[in-house]
Amino acid sequence: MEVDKEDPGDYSPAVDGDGRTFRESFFGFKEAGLLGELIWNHPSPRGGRFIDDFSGDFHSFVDPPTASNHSVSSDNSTTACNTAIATTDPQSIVVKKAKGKAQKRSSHQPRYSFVTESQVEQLEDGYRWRKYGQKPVKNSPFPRSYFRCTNSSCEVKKRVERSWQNPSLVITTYEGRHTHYSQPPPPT
DNA sequence: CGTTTTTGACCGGCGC
DNA sequence: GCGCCGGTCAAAAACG
Repeated sequence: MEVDKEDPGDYSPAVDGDGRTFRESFFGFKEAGLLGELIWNHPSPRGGRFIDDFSGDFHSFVDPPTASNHSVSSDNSTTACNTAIATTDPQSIVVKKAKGKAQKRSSHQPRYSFVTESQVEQLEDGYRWRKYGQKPVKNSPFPRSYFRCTNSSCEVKKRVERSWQNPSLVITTYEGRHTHYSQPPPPT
């Protein structure tokens, strides 16, 4: 289906008014952003290798070929990966800015997506999350999980799913901003 | 025993 | 108006 019919032009560079990257702002504070950075670069099985910011046409990752007319060569499963890496240029990193005019959708907060290579889907990002839903993705063998920040009145949401093309890639999407510092979960 | 996960039900938007 | 679909709720199970 038309996953997101929002105007393709409704994107913005990944830097907000304060000069923070969206990665930082989505994690609330720069400290938290640094924490996430450290974790992402850490190749432990609990974390995952950070591949790239990926907030633009990330549906080429998500949408199965039947629902997406992106010309994806079936024998080249790295097409999407190349696409993601191609956006490494900070200027080309875009984030959906579902604000502005038509807010027809149920008041979408700003989103931020990125791709990691990981075996586990629960990536350690410095925040505690409570899972509140899981739905199968149409025409995809992998489900999509929905999380919410466990902190008091923080309503940041997060969704996690695997690439239908490359099962080793995990796509994480944050929605909204944290209103607090990160609270790393206690070491198990 | 408090918190989190699981899982089907439910809901609102949208296309037909 | 109906049905599909993505997203959320909530009750009960699972977990520590």
